[in-house]
Amino acid sequence: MHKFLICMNIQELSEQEQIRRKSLEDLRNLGINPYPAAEYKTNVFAQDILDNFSQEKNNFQDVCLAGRIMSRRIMGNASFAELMDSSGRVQIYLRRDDICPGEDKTMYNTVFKHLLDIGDIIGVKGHVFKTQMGETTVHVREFTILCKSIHPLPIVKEKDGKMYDAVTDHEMRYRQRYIDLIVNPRVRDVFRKRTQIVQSMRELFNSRGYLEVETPILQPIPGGATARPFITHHNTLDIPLYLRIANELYLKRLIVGGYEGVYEFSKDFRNEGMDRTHNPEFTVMEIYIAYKDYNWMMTFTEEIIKKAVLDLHGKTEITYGEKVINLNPPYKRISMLDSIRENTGVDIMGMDEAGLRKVCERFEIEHDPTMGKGKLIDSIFKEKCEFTLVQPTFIIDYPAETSPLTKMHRTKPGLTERFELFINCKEIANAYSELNDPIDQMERFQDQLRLSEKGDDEAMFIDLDFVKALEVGMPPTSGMGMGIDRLTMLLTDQPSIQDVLLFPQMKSIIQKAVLESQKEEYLGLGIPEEWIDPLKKLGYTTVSKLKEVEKAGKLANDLNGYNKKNKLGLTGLSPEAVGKWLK
RNA sequence: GAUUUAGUAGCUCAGCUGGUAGAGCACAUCCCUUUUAAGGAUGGGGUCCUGGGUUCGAAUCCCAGCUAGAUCACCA
Repeated sequence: MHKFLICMNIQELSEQEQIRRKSLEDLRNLGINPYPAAEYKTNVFAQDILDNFSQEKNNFQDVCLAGRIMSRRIMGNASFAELMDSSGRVQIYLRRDDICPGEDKTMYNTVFKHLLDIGDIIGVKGHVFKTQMGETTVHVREFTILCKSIHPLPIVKEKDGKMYDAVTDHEMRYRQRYIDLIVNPRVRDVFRKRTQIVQSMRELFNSRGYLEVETPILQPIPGGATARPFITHHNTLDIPLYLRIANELYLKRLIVGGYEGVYEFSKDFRNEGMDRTHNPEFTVMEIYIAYKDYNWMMTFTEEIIKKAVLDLHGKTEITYGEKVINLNPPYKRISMLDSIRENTGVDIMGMDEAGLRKVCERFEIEHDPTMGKGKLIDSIFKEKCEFTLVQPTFIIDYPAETSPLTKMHRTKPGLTERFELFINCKEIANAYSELNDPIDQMERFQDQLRLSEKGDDEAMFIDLDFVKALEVGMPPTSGMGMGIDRLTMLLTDQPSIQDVLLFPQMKSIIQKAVLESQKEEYLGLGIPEEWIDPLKKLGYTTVSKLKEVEKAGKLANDLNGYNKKNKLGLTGLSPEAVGKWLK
């Protein structure tokens, strides 16, 4: 464990932070613990009050709730504030003489009005009423400080759905997600929906009797996909291990083992570029079901998506940005070659590598000599077809070269029984009739090896134990993987994968350790104690840096300037006096 | 990795044809007994991202770096 020494010089805190720390002290001096230990029993949530309070019923007359103060409007002897809990915000109303029925008005005049701030967490007891303006409000008779916040929050105000001063800075939103979640309620909602999506899928799978499993994240061979992995090292075994790029080969081993349906929500890791749709760690749902083929899986995929969107929105039509997308099945099914023909007018059926290169040249699609047939076709498809696939579409029957784990097509030579589901021009799911012929599988792995020798650095690793599992015998199986992050983006209308990951990967900010000389070293040079801090502030954090100073006059000038600017009230320094320090 | 835009108060941003740092909200003090992005008065608060350069003088111009966003490349 590294140990960081953090010097919290009170002068480095902003004025607002200093004031809050002072309030903390004042609370303690009044005998109030700003961080109490005891359980605080609430009996209601804010949203519940807003939804269900009625003046006729006169309900909610003895409520207790807890939350964060999000705004305050303090008047003379009465105040309004907004309290936010996990469900939402409700207005609270405090009157001095309710809070303080006796002579001592400290709890209202001092504690509430002066020592509490926006961001503090309090619990309140009281009854619900409607103000003259018609807003449902909790009339507080007693409040308890549950947590003092000493870091000022951004103030976001809202009227008629319009946000004022909303926190939009991505860096703050992602690095300090806790602040984002506090001040942007819609962000909290996105992550609730993400969990609902996962829950919806899990319910469907469990109702079919499929088994949720966990497979290794640390793998000796990063198989099941083609991507550059993260590598790590196990000390005791003294072997390299990889963070999984996929879990496919493990789930298929479980089908060999006798389960008929297995699935996993799997965090996978790929050591590649980052952009709006890629994060180094991401979540994929993979499911494998015995005795099914990819046709069955297409229908099942439609069912999964339809259930998720209905559970989330209650309808199948969604909007993503400007686009309206209807997720009601059945989805269009078209073979990859037909899709290319529709969009280019060229039939590449049976075309050899040289012919495909000519097609690429004709449409000015980038290609290079390391690319085989499969990759060339893939490039043409990406360039000419993908952008047309806004409404959900199954692209089926992929070339064998880029599908080394897929069963050959039952009737179309050179192609495999594979589909990808595209929605909003993005790949959402990928599925096969799984290759279960061990001899064929071994040959496909060896083809991959040849591709990697040809210079394709994305070719697959060979997993011999997986081949052995196929030798034992895997029933005909269909498997499907679905990108949970991208599906969530789609169903919550978010533009970036970072907006559906609570803690997206960010470049860490390296804080340089600043070497500082001890106070005694400065004193030893004849420097008065009161000038040490200003010197450090001006960058002379070590006495050796002082030795490099050439002009004593300039340093004296800088110090006097600092003194004046910060109103330290120190007696000015002469260049001669400073010159003596430097000798 | 390439191109490009941005980084100024706690937050949102203005200032950028170089000449002493600004606004709104927030904060502090005061007035106000049901207010609504409350109002009024006064006040405090800044390493203008970092480091160089040009200049009498740089938030502003130039170069480099850091961080972030966008586009592209990479990533089936």
